[in-house]
Amino acid sequence: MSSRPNNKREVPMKKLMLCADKVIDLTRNVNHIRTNQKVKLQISGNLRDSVLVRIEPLNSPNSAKNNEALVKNGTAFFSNLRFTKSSGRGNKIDLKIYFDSNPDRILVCKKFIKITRDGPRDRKKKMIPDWNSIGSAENEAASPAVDENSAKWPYEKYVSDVAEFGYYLEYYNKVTGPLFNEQQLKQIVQIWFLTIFLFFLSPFK
DNA sequence: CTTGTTGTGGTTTGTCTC
DNA sequence: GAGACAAACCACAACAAG
Repeated sequence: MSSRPNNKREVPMKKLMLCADKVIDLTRNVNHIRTNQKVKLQISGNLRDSVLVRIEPLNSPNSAKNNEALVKNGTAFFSNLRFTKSSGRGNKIDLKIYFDSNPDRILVCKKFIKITRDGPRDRKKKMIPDWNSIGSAENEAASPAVDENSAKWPYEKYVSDVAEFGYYLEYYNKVTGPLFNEQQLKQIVQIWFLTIFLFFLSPFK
């Protein structure tokens, strides 16, 4: 068994925003965790202080721990949320959010996160060695080990940032009125798609 | 020392391609 | 249907914190 790094892998905080009766996930790039792994979750929006917020997976109730929080300064913060059941191969859980207010409110966040026993893992090394590369420093330099996650990261983060910008734009358009006219919005969308298309052609993807 | 968390190898299962 | 590959589960070792 190889030695293990000291730095623990902490899941980035999940952020949900309530917009009317919709739940907007601002952190869709955080989409896979291990069962019983600690997750921080922040739910913000038009919430009254001191309201109790309880969350649980829609399909497997009672499989969440530390799943209650009080609203403070308009935000409910779950600092040690854990899910004990996996969501199944390729599936994500739907999150039910229960507000203990008067009247009670229940909202659902679709496809909140994927939960497996292992969580996200690097691809396994092949058991059959590549004899051409053994003991060859030249080969190692020519084809350095690529961390799949870090290679994928810039694109996923970019898409996530664009999505986040879109959500905020929609929110502010509702709250403060349109920030852009139709022609300007069309131009923005065209630039998004052009940039993503160019990214696919670039050597960085 | 005990308990909880995290990383990893072995194995099984699902999906895709031919 | 067979084979390849990815994604998942299981078990266990290594580490950190109390």
